[in-house]
Amino acid sequence: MENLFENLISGGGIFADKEVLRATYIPENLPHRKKQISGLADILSAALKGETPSNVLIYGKTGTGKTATVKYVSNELEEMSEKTGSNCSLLYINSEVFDTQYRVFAYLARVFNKWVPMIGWPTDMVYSEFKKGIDAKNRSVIVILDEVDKLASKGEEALYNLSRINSELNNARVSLIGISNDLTFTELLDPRVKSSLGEEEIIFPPYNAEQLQDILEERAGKAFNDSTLNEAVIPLCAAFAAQEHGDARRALDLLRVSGEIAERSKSKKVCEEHVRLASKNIEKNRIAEVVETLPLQSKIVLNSVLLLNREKNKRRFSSGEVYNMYLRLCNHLSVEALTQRRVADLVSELDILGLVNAVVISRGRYGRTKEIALSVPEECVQPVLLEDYKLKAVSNIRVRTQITL
DNA sequence: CCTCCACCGGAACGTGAGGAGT
DNA sequence: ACTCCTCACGTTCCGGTGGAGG
Repeated sequence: MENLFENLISGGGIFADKEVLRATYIPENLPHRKKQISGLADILSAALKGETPSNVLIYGKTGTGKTATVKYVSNELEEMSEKTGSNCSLLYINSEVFDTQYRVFAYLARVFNKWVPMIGWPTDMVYSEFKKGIDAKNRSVIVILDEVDKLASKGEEALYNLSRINSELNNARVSLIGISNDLTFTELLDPRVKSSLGEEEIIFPPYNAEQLQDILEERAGKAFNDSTLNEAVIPLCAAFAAQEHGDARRALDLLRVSGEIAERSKSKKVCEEHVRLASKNIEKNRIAEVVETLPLQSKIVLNSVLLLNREKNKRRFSSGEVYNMYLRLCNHLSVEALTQRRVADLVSELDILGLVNAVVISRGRYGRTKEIALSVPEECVQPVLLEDYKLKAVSNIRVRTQITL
């Protein structure tokens, strides 16, 4: 009896190693990041000489290679540190996970063999445990704070304490690398933290289409089997992603999904049409995800626009119309309705998310209003909205109103 | 040119959840 | 374990407004 998965793993033969296309993969060659790599290495090399490296702030939008670059440089540094015997280690902390002062220090203390419960202790006690732990030996520690902007709001204290910790240590040396994709986040910071954290700054600009092409080619060589890629595929992926702010992660996703689609359709090669399909697919998923994570009230507002869209034979609606429909939906759902003022704000949020399009216009005698229209295909939104058990009940509303109209 | 519609959008305030401080 | 503080979410109140119709 043939194994169920036999066909599935042998089938296609387009990919040699799909993992290479994942964002978590760290390539040994990062095209177009020579300057940033050597800049960072230059700063961190102080640690190998037993000095304290400057703190570094790294800026760049998503998919510009920040994390990959930092991880690459850390690996190299640790390797060198082992060779030369300088006691130098790097700690990677994702600030989205460890998002309060307590969590950061509790985690750090644990790394240095100090047992601390994840909740319950006073924060300063955890902090001093961490200090004791780290100061036990003569060493350099470089703490990498990925997505520091997340810490800036809830855990600014953590940043402040970390940045001045060196003055309280006798043996160990600590430096910080902050990675942020928000270019303006230092403006929210305490000036003392700002100046200390940003001793050095490295900027990661978005990639343009040519650079994305190089990156894709670099990885495609390993990820795909020979001659399974149509010539136009990589340039097309690069072009699509370049339109979307030069995000390399997007470009890699697009290439991977294109390959998967080609494989599933039993094609021997990845062609342009697969890329186009993949692009649509990814976009649809993106919208679905955004809609899914919307709070209930926003979903109801969005659903109101959706319902108006099919009942009337026009595409744009005044705030009044949307609000009335919204009230009816709330009534059917036994959900407490928000005020018109609040709904106006929700509409603006949906506008920013790109789900609806809202423009203020004046209709003279007939008042001044926002014209609201759905700006994504109905079929992307509707199935996701109906997944909400509460909104399921609303699908009946349509039938009823259609009869009465 | 003036009016007045139907809403816009700023400001001040209330409230509950949850982290920080003690 | 307790209170204090902050922040997101909502509400109330209200001054402001572009332009069709008189």
